[in-house]
Amino acid sequence: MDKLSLALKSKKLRVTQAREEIFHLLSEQTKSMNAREVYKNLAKDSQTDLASVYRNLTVFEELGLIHKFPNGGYAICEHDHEDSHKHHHVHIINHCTQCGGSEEVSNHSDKICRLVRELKSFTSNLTNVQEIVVQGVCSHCSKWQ
Amino acid sequence: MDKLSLALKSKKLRVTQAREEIFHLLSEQTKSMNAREVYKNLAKDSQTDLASVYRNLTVFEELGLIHKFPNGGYAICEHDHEDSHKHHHVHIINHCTQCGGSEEVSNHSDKICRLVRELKSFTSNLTNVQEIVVQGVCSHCSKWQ
DNA sequence: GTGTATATTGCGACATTTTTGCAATAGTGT
DNA sequence: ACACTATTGCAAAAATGTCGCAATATACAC
Repeated sequence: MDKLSLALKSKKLRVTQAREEIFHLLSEQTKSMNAREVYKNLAKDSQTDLASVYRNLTVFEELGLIHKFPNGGYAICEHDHEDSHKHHHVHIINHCTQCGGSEEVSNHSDKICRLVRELKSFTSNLTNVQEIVVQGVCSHCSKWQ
Repeated sequence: MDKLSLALKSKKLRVTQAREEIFHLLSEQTKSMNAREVYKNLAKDSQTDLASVYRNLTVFEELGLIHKFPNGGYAICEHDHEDSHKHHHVHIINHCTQCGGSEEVSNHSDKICRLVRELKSFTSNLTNVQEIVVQGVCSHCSKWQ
């Protein structure tokens, strides 16, 4: 039995097609997605409604299966690898100084871990690093420079 | 002349009542506020419209007077963003997950330099790191944990 | 001060995003 | 296969954010 089904059944919630679609979609992402992005990326023939996407993202979050970021994005929680470092799913968001857009910097988890340790060394109370926002030039704009 | 007036005049923008109200309100906050919160906390007899709050928060952000957080909150930037020294002054801002307040992490420039190099190693186009926003627990809240 | 140019405003209308009520549907355990 | 009810799609409503425009307020020159 997969992680989703286990978590749902443990709370007497049902394993539905909408939930499997949404969770599976999130599972194959490297970036976080907000509700609308999830909805738009469902299979063309999916019957799942946007309202159900919102409701189920909330359910998944309450189950601890996904994390909601301050910018409204959601991503699968991958606590499996390292229990001691359960907050290493850090998102690095680059706000482009050229076009004003923002994109997520691909998460090289080993490097991210080192970065977070570095950050934490600056202050004792920085306990939960979730998101790092930097300003640079996005990949699209850099192609035209 | 105060910081707001200076910044506005340097860009040939006008010092208006709405701008002074909004900036003054933000100045006395320890927490970040979003546009709606700013609007609701203006003086009861203020004529300032919500649309003007949105517009002026954007203006302030473009002037580098305030910072916009990924969750839509705004807070005064405590330290100057002098154009000539941008690359030397990286600000690390900690957005508290407990109280919503924000504080600047003290800048240990040698550590910051290492951190920026680390960040840049993630992507070739992250050329201009100005500000790093993280989420943690602020120094005030951590005293009561 | 007075006058002029125009950036800014409040207002209403519109667009977008998120939530909710409800009857129909689809999982679940027996 | 049945009954129970959590869940869904849909539509409507709330909440949030944006825009156009005529009226106004600000800055500046004289």
